[in-house]
Amino acid sequence: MPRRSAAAVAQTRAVVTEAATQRASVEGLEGLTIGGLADEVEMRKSSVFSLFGSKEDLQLATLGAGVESFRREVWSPVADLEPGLPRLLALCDTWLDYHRREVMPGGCFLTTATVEFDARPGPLRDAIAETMKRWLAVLEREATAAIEAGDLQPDTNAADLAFELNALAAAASYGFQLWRDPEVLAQARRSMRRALGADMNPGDGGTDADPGRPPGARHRVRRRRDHRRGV
Amino acid sequence: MPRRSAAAVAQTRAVVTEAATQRASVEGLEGLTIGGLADEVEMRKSSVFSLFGSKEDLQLATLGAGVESFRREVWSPVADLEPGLPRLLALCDTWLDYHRREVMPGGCFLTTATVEFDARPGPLRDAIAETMKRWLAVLEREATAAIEAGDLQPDTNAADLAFELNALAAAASYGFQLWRDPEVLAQARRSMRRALGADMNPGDGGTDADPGRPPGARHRVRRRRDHRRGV
DNA sequence: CCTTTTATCGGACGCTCGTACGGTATCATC
DNA sequence: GATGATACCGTACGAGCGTCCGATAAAAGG
Repeated sequence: MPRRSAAAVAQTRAVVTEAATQRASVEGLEGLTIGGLADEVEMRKSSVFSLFGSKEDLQLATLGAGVESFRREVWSPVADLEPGLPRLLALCDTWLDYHRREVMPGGCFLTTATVEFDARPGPLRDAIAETMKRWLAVLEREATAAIEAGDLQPDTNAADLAFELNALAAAASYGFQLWRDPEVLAQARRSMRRALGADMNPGDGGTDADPGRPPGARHRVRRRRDHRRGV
Repeated sequence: MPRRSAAAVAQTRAVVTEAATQRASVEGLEGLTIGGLADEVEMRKSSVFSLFGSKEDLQLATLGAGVESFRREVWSPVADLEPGLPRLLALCDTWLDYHRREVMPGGCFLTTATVEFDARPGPLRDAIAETMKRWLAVLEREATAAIEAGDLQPDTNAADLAFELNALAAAASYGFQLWRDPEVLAQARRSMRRALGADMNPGDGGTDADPGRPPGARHRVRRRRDHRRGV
């Protein structure tokens, strides 16, 4: 009794993995249960299982869906902007907004997965490490563009900046979840702006949680020293 | 057949919770199993269970033991230093060293627990939130002392600085675990130094992973702008 | 020395988990 | 419209889980 047209297995899988990302953002990828997931999408346990063949494959597929969601919600809105500082600034806002809107009810899916599997060797950790590496490379590329455009101090370490932005976004996610206080997001936004040397940037429709930012403050490139080897 | 003197229940609990912190840093507090823990400390499942009465109480006790370990390994070594910037700088180093030495085989216990329970209401989350709040308050108090001593820019936002340091330390933990690359720790150290406006501070026995820091570089207080409300 | 307390053990329970396999109704195709 | 493929279901299994309880033996106390 299939309710959908034939060859719809990919679509069914998508339905399941989407529900799984929501669930895993709260309970973790290991906390996923095939039975619970089946209830949520109104299928039988055996059906969901046979869609993936094993729990690990379900987790891998869920990771993929989570990454896709992140790309859609965070990166896509800024993809068309000019590379470099403008896109980086906008990216920080869509990023924090992704947390504020609770697209994932348990906070950033990737952060949860990273901390959950960082010390457990296996295909899951490999996939997560690869994903995080790619994301940090995106941030670094963007930072490099900003440096070359003269929007950041020329001695800025792009990799360090990427590391910082990622650390701040992750902390915003679990801090916001832990205390359910939007001030955490405002805090993260200020810290990101500071890391980007643009902490007095005028309001541009970013996180609503940030109260009373002065509307007319000027943009100002701030100095930022690199880690110098042997200088 | 008790092997220890009477009233040794507290000590036995300590043995179990210590093993539990190690295990939980890898598998998470929810990933703890009473049977597995019993095997590790060479007891029977029913014995371990009766020590705590429920898995949740075991988790709470484990959290307490993890906090105690953190205090012992990270805070104690710097407790006698002068409050303010000197202690903050030393603290960052013991903190990162705590990760590098892998005192917890799965990385920072508190970070793991935070991300695991940030979206799951209950006694565990409450206890974790309280713990994190206290730790951030310690960092903020230290930052405030540094500001009042004139070692940081007077308009530094102490709470933001505490948030940043904590975010960087956490990212160092899971990044180091994920890639098993000490460069992550060096990256975190540079970022922490930068956040503290002391990114050219001379080497002081901190993380070994940081290569080639210039030995004679000068300390220099860096400018750092606060978030200004309506100025 | 006998009794009470205490710490641990052995065994069992009900439940949920991932996994497996055969059945069944629908769809695509000739 | 018979046939084969497809997507889902029903049921079952063995293992592992947290939890409970009665037994047991060492320690403590009189």
